Amino acid sequence: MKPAIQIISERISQAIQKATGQNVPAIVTPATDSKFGDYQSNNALALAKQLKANPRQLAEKIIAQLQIDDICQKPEIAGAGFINLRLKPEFVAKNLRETVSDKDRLGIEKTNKPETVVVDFSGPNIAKQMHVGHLRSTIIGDCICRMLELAGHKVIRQNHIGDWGTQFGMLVEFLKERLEKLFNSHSVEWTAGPIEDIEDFYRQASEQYKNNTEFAGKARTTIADLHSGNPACLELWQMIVTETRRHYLPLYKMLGVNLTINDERGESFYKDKLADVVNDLKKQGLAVESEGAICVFPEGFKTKDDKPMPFIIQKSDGAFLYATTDLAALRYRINELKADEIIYVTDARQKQHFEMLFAVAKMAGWVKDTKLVHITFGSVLGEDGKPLKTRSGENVKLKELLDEAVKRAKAVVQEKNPDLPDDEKENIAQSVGIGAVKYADYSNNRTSDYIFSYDKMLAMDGNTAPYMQYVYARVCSIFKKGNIDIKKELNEIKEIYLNEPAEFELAKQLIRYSEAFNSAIADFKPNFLTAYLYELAQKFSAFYNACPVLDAQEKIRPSRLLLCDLTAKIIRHGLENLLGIKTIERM
RNA sequence: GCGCCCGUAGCUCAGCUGGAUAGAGCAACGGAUUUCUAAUCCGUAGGCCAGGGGUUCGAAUCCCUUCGGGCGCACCA
Repeated sequence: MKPAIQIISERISQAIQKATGQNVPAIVTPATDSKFGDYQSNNALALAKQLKANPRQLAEKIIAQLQIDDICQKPEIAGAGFINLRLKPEFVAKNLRETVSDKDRLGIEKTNKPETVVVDFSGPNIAKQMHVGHLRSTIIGDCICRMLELAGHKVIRQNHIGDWGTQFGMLVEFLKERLEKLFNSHSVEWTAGPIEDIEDFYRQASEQYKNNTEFAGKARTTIADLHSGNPACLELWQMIVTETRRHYLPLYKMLGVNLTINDERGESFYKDKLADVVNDLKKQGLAVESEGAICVFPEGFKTKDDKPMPFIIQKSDGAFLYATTDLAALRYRINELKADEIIYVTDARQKQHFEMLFAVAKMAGWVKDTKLVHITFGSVLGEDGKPLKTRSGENVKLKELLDEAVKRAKAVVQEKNPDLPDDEKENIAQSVGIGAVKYADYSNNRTSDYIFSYDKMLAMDGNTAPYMQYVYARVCSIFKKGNIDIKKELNEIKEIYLNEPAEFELAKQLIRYSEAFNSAIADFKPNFLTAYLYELAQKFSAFYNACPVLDAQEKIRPSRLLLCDLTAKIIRHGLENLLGIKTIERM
């Protein structure tokens, strides 16, 4: 189903073509003020300049050619030459029917050009807990994948976990010493303790590495052993990976993020491809030695000393770096995964790294037609406006942050609705708490930093998850209370009545879901989705207050039930399918 | 020093491919409740869109500049 704005745009374009012979894209936007109608075209103003014509007269000419009476009332010219358009109730009613019968997509169209899109996001580090710094990549990446899939693209999720690096030399060495006996037996059955143990090992190992030269030497040998595939070392390494995975996979589940073990393609996956990357670049004459390191110098990048900036792919000690891994991964995604587009979801601070990565890959001729996109986001700040940290200055653990949100949500449920059964209260607290954290993140502009505040995100009013979930619960409550068989009701519906202003406003918002989706996916901006859903929730609440549903006249009751049903469907679809936030039927 | 991002109501933020009188929410103030969950709704007030210059019919939006803040800039990721 085409969004109304798109149909209108096409009609405007045709009218301009007929009126002026110009072939230009339509400039159609939602009206800036509801008193101007629903949509407006600003083409006459733009064209008038170009054609040196009077904008109002040009608008008249366009309107004379405009065939739109199946959608809108008579167009009006206002101001300097705006063309204002008002949707006809019959058109809205017709769209409403189509949207409600489009059960899975609710009017959202599939792309006519499906592509294979690789999305690289989340990327937790092995041997460490996920912290607040992983939140945005994980949930924004997830939302991007969900949008792309709904649009009909083939999405390949890639969780580029940090499972291979010099730190594993000291960590394995540390474990080796600690578990000497088991290690020597080569039949290790020790399962590592919880993630906190491993983090503790990590701390101790780093300490020793710094202060104990003997240990540091051994660690270097161990990293070489690990890299050369020593089975015992690999076994210990694998244990660390497995244990860390036992930590983050449940977190993804808790967050409602679609990432599984099958989506993992960590740094270690590329370990055998790194030398090849360097050799290829050397062969092409792109990689050269500089101060002992092997570097590529893409054009346009400078260091602080105004010298060309290197993209270092091999350190002077021979080791490879993340730049090397990223190049190998990029090549793999193009050649093996057949990506038409690769999307990297990381914070804005890595912008330059990705610019250089893309530049080098292009210089090497590896990219062909693949579109490379770096989707950035801002930082999560504390109430003091500085990056969110614990009082002792550490990164806030993601698990603790989510647990706290759930705990606070639980307290609210307890207070507002103490009579609910305990397990339901717990379920509500989970949905509301986690939903609040995610929704707060999504509703901020992706590219800006935002201040993390439990109080704000858990507020009952305003653009928050609890408010959205509450509105959903209220709709559900109508159906429950009225014992409504919605399928039967909708089947029997003959005519849709939208006479009350609140009904018409709600109906118009309902048929704009696909429009909101299109603008959200165009720039991967989840806040466009939350803004739409919030506006929908507000319009529903206004309708709810103004228009009784169950007690409505027999004639108009089915129409109102349809509005309720579609509101519930869209809120649920938006929250659950696109944002991965749970809805609850009562709270 | 160079580069990138940002500065919008008291607070938190939208809006930025240029369009009409700059929008929400919170907080403040005033109203609505024999309820379909008031965890709601309706209304009022609140602004030199950091400052200055330019482009033009029109600038929060584009360009230049100043000030203020954040981030990045050779072997960590």
